[in-house]
Amino acid sequence: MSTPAMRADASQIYRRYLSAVMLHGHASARACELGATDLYALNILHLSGPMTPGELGTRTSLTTGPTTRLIDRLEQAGYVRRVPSPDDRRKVIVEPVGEPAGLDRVMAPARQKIGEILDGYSPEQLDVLFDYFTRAAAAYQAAAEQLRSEDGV
Amino acid sequence: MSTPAMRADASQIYRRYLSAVMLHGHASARACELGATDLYALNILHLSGPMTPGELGTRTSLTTGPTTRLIDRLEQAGYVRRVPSPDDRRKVIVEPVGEPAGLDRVMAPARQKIGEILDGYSPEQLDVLFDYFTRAAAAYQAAAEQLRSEDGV
DNA sequence: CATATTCTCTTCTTCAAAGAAGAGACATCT
DNA sequence: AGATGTCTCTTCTTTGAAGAAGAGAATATG
Repeated sequence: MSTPAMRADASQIYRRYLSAVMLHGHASARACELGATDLYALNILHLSGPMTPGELGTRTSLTTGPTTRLIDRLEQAGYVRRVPSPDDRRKVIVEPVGEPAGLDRVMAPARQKIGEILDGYSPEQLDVLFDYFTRAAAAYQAAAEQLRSEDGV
Repeated sequence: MSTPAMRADASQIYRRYLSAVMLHGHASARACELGATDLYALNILHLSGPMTPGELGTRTSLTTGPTTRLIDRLEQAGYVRRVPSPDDRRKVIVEPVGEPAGLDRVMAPARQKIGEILDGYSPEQLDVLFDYFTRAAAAYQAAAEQLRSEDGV
C-alpha cells in the first residue's frame, strides 16, 4: 500500500482528479459567460462570506477601478448584492446571493453525478470522505492565500 | 448520518471544498503568469495526452488563430512542445512537457499540505479516498464535456 | 498527374478587462 | 469645527486575447 510504484500511481490519480475538477470549473465559467476573474471573486465570496469592495480588490489583486466593474458585472448577473454597511456609510458590503440561477443550472449535472457516486459509499466511508473534504478545503485555501501574498512580493 | 440537516451540511462542506480547490487553481495560474485559457488547455493536455492543435482548438472552443498563439505561449513558457506528426507531415502534435518548472514550484505547497493530510489516513481509508478520486475525475470530465457540447448548440 | 481537401500558421480587426489618476462622500483626530 | 485620511466610484488609456479571412504545405482522390 505504500510501495514507490503505488505512490507514483496515487500521484497520477490525484493529478488527474485535480485536472478534471478544474477543467469542469473552467467549462462552467464559460457556460455561464463568466470571466475567469469573476468566478474567482465569486469563489472568494462563497468561501469567506460578505466583504467590502476594498477587501475583495485586495484578495483578487485588483486595483479599485476593475474591482468596481467586477462587482458591477456580478451584481448585474444576479450573483451578488451591494448592501450599505451599517457602521460606516462610506463602505459597501458585497454579499453573494444564495443559489444563483445560472451557475446552479450549469453545475447541476456534475452535482448529480457526484451525488450518485457518494450514494454508493457506506456511512463510515462517507465520514472519511467528508473529513478529507474539510481538511483539504482548509489546506487549499491556506495555500492559495500563501500564493497571493508571495505574488505581491 | 443522513438526516436532512446532515445533508445540507454535507452540501455546504462540499461546496466549500470545491471553491477552495478552484480558488487555489486560479491563484496558481496567476502566480505562473498563465492566462485562464492557457491553464485550461494545459489541463486538457495533461488529462487526455498529446493531441493536434486542431483538436486542442476544438476542446477549448477556440478558432485556429487563437489556438496557434495559445500553443505559442505555452511552448514559450516551457509547458508544451511541438512535435511533427510521424504519419502526416501537415500535422503537429502538441505534447505536455513533464513537470514544468513554474507550475510545479507554485503547486508545491498545496501538494505538501495534501500529502500530510493523506498521511494521516489508514490504508483502508486511503482506498476509499482514491476510489472516490478516480470516480469523481471521470464524472467531472464527463460533465465538462457535456457542458462544452451544450455550449456549442 | 491534376484537383480538391485538410491542417497549421499569419495578419488584421475587434472587444473585454486591467491599470492610473482623480473626484466625491464620509469618518476620525486634533 | 476644521483638517486629514479612507473608501468607493468614475473616466481615460492601454494591454491582452479572441474572431475572421486567407496563405502555404502536404495528403488524398479521381
